[in-house]
Amino acid sequence: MADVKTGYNPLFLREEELRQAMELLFFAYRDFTRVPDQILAKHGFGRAHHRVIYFVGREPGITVSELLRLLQITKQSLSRLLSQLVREGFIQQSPGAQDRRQRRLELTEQGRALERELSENQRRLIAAAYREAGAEAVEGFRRVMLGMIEEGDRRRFDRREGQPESGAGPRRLTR
Amino acid sequence: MADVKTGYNPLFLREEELRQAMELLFFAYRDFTRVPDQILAKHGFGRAHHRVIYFVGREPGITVSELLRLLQITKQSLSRLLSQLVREGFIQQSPGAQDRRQRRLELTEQGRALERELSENQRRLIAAAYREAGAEAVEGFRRVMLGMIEEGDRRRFDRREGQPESGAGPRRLTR
DNA sequence: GTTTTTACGTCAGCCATGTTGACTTTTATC
DNA sequence: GATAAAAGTCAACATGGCTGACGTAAAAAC
Repeated sequence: MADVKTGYNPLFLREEELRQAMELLFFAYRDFTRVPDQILAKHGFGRAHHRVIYFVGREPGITVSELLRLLQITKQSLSRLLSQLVREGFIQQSPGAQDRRQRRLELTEQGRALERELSENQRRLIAAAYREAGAEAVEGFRRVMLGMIEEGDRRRFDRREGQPESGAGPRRLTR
Repeated sequence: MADVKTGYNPLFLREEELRQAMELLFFAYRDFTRVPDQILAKHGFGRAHHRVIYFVGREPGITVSELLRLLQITKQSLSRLLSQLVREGFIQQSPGAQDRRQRRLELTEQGRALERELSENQRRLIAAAYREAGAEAVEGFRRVMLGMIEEGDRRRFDRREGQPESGAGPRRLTR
């Protein structure tokens, strides 16, 4: 175990180490979302809109139920977000080719512009952290983070070049 | 850069790598907070109460303004959380010894019990991820996460045994 | 071809948690 | 004694979760 400075009381270190991890998550997430939240506020949107914009940008043609599975919120909540984003011209819908019940979602040009603006900042933050920490640390970061993520969503992170396939079946549609 | 499988298009990999990091954060945070959120709901509390309980448990005797700096919310928001937690017997206040304007906060026995219940789950999740990933990966995880955290809060994570000293001065009290 | 299931939507209302702005009380400090 | 700081309070508002109930259209099953 990474042999830390003095003392070496493994029990204490373990407890302390785990607490530090909890705090790392809290602080990193807090700081990771700060700037995007400010940008979103100018449009009258919130963090939830960002998540929708992000995943629709990431997987153009994604369906509502796939989005629901990723976000793990209720369809009523998602519906509110989506209808705002459609109404204001950031997302457009079109019926699925095989299954015409589906609404396939994609960003409009305006939506792509906002997406870029939002993620630019986050990419910069991460790129800086990656650069500082070095390639080996990045690999470790990936491994630890993956271990905390629910099984069904891990496949997104297989080293690959194509688009993600959004995992297994649905899991809590309306509850 | 950790030499990934095929292709090796560094530009694509970079973009893809950064997007993956964003998603790792999103999914890990989502799954990290799921169980505690359920426990809190049984008490009529939310995630914000958890953060207060956590930091008060972590730094007994912490003052309101120190908490405000950590959480970066307004004192009105914090005040609502605190008064609920005090009213329901999870936190108790006592005036500061030197400065009697301060309310020094600490968990009651009931508060400590809830804190343990909440963090037990998160510790288990992290411990499992740490174990799977290995000591070296853990070190990398720390380094990357630290790089994303605002300067003033990094000192909390210096390798040490004592209690954290809650960083620099205040930063947005009521705005 | 009728029935059932699925994908999606909608209305109404509740709660938690963030916000702003204005004002008060208590205590330290200059 | 005046000023500043730590904390609290009241009021009002927005976002984004939630539940429950109901509706519609298309696909799938019988």
